[in-house]
Amino acid sequence: MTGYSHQKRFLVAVDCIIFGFDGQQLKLLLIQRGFEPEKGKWSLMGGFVEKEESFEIAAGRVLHKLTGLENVYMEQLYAFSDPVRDPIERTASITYFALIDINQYKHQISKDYHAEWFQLNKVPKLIFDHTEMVEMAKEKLRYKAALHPILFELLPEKFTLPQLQVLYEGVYDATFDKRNFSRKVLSTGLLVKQKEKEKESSKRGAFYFKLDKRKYKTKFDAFLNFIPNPHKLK
Amino acid sequence: MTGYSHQKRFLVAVDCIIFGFDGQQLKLLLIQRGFEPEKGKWSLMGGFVEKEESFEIAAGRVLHKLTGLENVYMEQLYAFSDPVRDPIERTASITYFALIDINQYKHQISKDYHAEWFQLNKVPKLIFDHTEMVEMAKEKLRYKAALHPILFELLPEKFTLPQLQVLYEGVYDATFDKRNFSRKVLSTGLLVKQKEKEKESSKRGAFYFKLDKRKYKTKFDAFLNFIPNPHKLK
DNA sequence: CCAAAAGTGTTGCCGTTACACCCATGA
DNA sequence: TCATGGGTGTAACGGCAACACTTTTGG
Repeated sequence: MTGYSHQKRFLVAVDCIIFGFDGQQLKLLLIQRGFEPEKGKWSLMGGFVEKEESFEIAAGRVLHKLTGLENVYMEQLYAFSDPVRDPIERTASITYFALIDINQYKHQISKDYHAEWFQLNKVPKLIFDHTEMVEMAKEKLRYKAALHPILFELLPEKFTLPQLQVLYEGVYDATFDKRNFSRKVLSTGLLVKQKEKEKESSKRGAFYFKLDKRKYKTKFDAFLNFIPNPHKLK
Repeated sequence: MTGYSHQKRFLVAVDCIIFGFDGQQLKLLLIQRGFEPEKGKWSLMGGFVEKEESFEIAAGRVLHKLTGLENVYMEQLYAFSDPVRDPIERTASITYFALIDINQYKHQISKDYHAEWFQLNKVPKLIFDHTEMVEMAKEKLRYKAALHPILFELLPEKFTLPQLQVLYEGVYDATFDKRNFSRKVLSTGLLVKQKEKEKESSKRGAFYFKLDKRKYKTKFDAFLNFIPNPHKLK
């Protein structure tokens, strides 16, 4: 016996919801689909799962193909399985969301896919159920970032407190008091102050911080509490 | 064109991690697998996804077949995809965890599958990667129940505060102060005190409570905070 | 010297914890 | 009447939110 003979077999794809932060705004990387159906329409980057590949490996491969990056934070989001979500042939899609530092991203590679970064509130119409996937990913990002320090995955190695605050404010579409914010993040003990300052965005300059990688790993599951208060939402 | 011609197609199964509460303990429902390979070994209840079925529908069907229940709380857990997780043929497994009131469960149906309830700390060796699935489900249950009132899905319509406390203590393997516990749950406004008492388990009797279903739906995403303090862990 | 952003402390409030006694009842 | 489990109040503490002024420096 070489298989479970009478069962139906399916196509399985992975799709990546790729978030990036450019120092100002949280963005989403989309491509223009290169084959039919829906050729030329905006779409998440995806690909079929190959024969000897786990979904995780497939998602990493797809992400690498578009961005040139490896060792990126990725997390399985959800398995989408509506039998008619792809009109050509039934295809399940296992989605992954990825967080990348936009500055490390290689722009030239993505030209092949006609890729572009979009502001989160300016995402165009997407093919199939990709809009739903993006919405779910945004929600999960907010949920998870309220409890775990994952947003650091979006930042370069050195970053300033004002940059970090802009990022959190972007994710939650809220504004925070900078005194309370800095006290809260510093109280986690995850940040190490550097001697240099970032002098681009202000005259006085803001001190750089680095993540304490050892503590980051051990405290990743320690619950934080970055959920904005309802009355502070913009 | 009737498909994406050169891509590999896979078998896809769903497996259900079924939690139940009997008033005393949180338990897991397992079956003795009825076909090769690993026939007769302990396993999660599962089944192949059929041609026109979404994963959600398939998981519901599988759960119904074993328990006779419908409208059960179910949630997608994770897609497991190691290419060699099933030795006979590559099969991905989309897992769902379910929470049921053990008293509503129809014992006679499950006899066909040689099903049995196991205490969480006495789960036998399981086939394939099912042990890993169970571990992930336990962790997710703890995580989610710390933030959302999902544990009510394990209780009958009417329940007492002592019963509820036993449930939370079982899930977190911790003990709570009953005064603080009752204040906390009542402060959510989700519970409605009944006039009748439950008189089986004590002489004095304990008042029944019901869920306020309207508030349950609207406040489901309001974060609670049932995470036990580290120093209270047994 | 002035505009623009960085940086820093204190106070009040509220939610959480710790803790102990009385109540109702069946046997 | 006594043993068993149910039910309740208060005080201390700690964490969080609100809030405003000083510092630095490039132009």
